[in-house]
Amino acid sequence: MKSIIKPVKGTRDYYPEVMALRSWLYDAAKKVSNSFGYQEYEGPLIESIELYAAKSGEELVKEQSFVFEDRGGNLIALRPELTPTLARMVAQRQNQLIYPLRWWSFGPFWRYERPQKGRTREFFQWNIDLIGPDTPAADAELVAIVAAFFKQVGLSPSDAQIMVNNRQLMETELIALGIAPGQLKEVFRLIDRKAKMERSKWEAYASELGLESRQIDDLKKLLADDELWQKSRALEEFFLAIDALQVSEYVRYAPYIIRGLDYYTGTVFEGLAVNGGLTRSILGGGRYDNLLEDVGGDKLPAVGFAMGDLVMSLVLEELGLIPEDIKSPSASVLVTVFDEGSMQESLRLSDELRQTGLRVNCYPQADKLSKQLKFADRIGIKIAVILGPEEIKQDMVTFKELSSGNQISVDRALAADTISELLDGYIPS
RNA sequence: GUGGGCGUAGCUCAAUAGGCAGAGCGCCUGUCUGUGGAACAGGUGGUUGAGGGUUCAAGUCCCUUCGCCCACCCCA
Repeated sequence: MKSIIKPVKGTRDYYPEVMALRSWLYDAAKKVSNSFGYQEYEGPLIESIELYAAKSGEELVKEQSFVFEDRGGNLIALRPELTPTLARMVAQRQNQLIYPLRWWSFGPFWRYERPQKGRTREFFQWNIDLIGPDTPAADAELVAIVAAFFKQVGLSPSDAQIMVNNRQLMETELIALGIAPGQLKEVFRLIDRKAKMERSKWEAYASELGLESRQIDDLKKLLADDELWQKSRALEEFFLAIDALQVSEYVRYAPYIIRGLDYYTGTVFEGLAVNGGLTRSILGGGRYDNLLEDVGGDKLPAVGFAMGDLVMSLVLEELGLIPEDIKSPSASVLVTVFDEGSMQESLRLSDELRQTGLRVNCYPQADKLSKQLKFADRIGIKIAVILGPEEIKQDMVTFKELSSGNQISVDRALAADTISELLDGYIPS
């Protein structure tokens, strides 16, 4: 066996059929982003590690990011997420930008983790953020964008739901249970893990944090209270906005949604895909009003979310929602090369056909015609052009329609017009 | 970081109890000297991931190692 140098662990090779899927997701994200009037942007793929240390623990960044030292001894990270870059970019031009600022991006990220199903070390994410307003309507807009995306890719409300909560509401409620303000962060983490742990272990974890059994019972009741949102003015307004945006069927209140990230300050949400008994998290987002300050800017409210391409693709594939016809197109016309003497003539003709906007291949050598036609058939060429001694002598060209096998010969001067008509189906053979 | 599964032809896989490494698909050629798909015929295909051990004999058993997959952990 030949030993081919292996790809880097956790990367994917984007063969054309895989690339086509990624492009399709990109197109869907772009279409939805544009329809809400968001502008596309991009940041650098590498950042100084300090940018992330400002927000997440430095240890976390060092362990889960690809980090290297540049020649000046600075630690550089392959970006593990976009939000700090966004915060930096906005902070740099904070007084020049026009608010509300609506930006979106779709690009690669890296995390040094053990690859498994739905997770690689290199992946793509759609990020979209609304910066400036701190209103429930702004939160609702982002959630409506998620819903619009779900619709765009064919996910129905029974396939996917957006679960929403509000951290300020939860803080108020937790304090009412007698939990110390200094402990909120840990209890948020506890809530975040409830679904992932066995009940007994979770309860043990809770008492480790110092919660009394009465508090644990109260907390469980709280996390099961689907009407809790009515205690929050912000959530009430949020759901009115969701209603007006006509995406209610995709959106639900969920008291146990809290998100792992520390930087969320208000509304938080998570997109879940449901398929059979399996529930997968496909995106997450929320309000982060302090992040600009963290990177050295003035305080500026913001809300946004990120969606990874990998789990999204997985879900769409399982549900059979990926269209068959998304492969990137090959040429539609092949100009064959009859013999070495006619190569120039074939090249000239292929160039001429390209000038009309057609996707044209010219066979690169004078092979047997059967081989050239077989090639044309296999890569999905619609029309093969034959330019042999007979044609050249009479100043004609022959077109063969691969699907039917029919062929016609026309005057050389009419070649470009005829083939366009053939491809448009104007000349039924 | 922890646990489990799997590595045989380009691909999908087989190989009885340890006994000549195979099939299908693909690829190439021909039937077909200016015509693809179909059919038929022939051909190309391998250090069984790597290294070591046991044995008369190892794809098969044992040890080591590498790689991939799955789950846990983590999840910005």
